[in-house]
Amino acid sequence: MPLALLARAALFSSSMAMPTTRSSSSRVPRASRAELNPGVKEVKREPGVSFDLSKPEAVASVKRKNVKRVLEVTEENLKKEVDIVPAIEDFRYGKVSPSLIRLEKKVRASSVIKVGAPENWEAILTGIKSMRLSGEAPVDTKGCEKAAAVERLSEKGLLDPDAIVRTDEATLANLIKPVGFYQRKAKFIKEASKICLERFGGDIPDSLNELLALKGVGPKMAHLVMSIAWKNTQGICVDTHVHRISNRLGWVFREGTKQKTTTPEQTRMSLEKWLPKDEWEPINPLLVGFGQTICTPLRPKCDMCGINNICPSAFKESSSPNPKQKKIRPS
DNA sequence: ATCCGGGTCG
DNA sequence: CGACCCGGAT
Repeated sequence: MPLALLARAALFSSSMAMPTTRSSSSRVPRASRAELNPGVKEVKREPGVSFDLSKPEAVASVKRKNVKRVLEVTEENLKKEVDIVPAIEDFRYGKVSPSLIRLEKKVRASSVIKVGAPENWEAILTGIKSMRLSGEAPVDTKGCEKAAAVERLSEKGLLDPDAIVRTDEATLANLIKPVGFYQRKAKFIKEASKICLERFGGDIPDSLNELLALKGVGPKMAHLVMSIAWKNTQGICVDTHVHRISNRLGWVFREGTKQKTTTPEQTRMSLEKWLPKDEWEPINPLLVGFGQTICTPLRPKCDMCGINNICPSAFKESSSPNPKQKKIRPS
């Protein structure tokens, strides 16, 4: 099964399409955070505290009331019950449907936070989750199985390594034309399929390093695939949205400085230092959708943003950039 | 009409 | 850091 995912992954590594999981089967048993991150100091918080809803940071806490119930959430309901915000787990791939969202309030273990985390990060996440509930971001509806290129491959039975290696590159390339860089990707997919057949029994490798060894698979896709295909999150999948938004929020810094990060890998490492591991996987679809709709690369819609009161970058770049005077270079 | 962005490789 | 491609924004 995960092979199809790899093909898709390779295909879409630089497009907006994102893989979605079909089954939400069992989860990998998780170790305690202390075990996972030895050396990271932890602080206990008192549960069951109530807060003023008018304050953004309170919203997160109210959400944590340990009420267990199942409800249907519509946009209308949302307005009535500010209280209904899904746990971040519910933003895992495929779990958020566009108009109607089923969610289960869970008893969460978010009473433990790491030292070094930005003060308001939980409130920020909660605010973003609220904005994401409409499910109108492309990432919610244009999952990879709906993408034209994948459908075309699928019709030809080409989501399969044996079939792929027997197909010539030009044919492959033509089929995946809808995606960018299709010629390179056709080549990569063929090469990867061959390796998968020879060394991994026709499946994709299940380790980060083996994935990274495949041409065309970089950190972003490798971490995504480990999370989604193997349900074994090894790191945060940092794409351009996670990178940009993390910096706008002041969540990440270059090692030993308080400067913004300049590469996705810096962002990943910086984020992983404080973001609880439970959130590593869902943070990607959450921020991607947010980045596609509100916190856009240029002219972010800060006036539409529910956390513009606590975002350090709010309205900082909303106005059209001062048309810097064109430098006329003396010839 | 042009330009820019995006993940990865070389 | 350019090349790969094309969609989308300007």
